[in-house]
Amino acid sequence: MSKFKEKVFEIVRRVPEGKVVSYGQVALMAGIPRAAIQVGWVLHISDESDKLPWWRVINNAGRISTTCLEHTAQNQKEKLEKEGVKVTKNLKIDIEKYRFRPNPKFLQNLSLEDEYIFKLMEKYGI
DNA sequence: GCTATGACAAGGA
DNA sequence: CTCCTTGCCATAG
Repeated sequence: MSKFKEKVFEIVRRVPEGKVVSYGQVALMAGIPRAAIQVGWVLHISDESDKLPWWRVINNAGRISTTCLEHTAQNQKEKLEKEGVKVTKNLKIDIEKYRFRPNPKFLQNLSLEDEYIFKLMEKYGI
């Protein structure tokens, strides 16, 4: 398994209940700032959907964007609402309200370079 | 190593 | 706000 996948798993696995992250945010925390679409790919091919809270990952526009037949958008909506995250009928979410902002220690465990930590602070106010 | 493929992002219309 | 286009980059073939 590639480093990239491992990082994505590590990060998504630690997103707490009732919180969400964007694909781009996960990509940045994985050390590859513009690989947001690959994050979606990792979640898509993952067969560990029971261990991985994939439904807490949405796009930066605050929208559910899965097209996966086994993990539908409606399915994701239900899981999120069960955790207290409000999702409109148009599958939109107030992402800034629920966004997961990891503490410095979390980022240290990922051995993330300062450059990326700075970008996270700049973009998401971590 | 090259091309096609996306559960994306950002900016323009 | 909603589409559309362009840029991105890890994988699959």
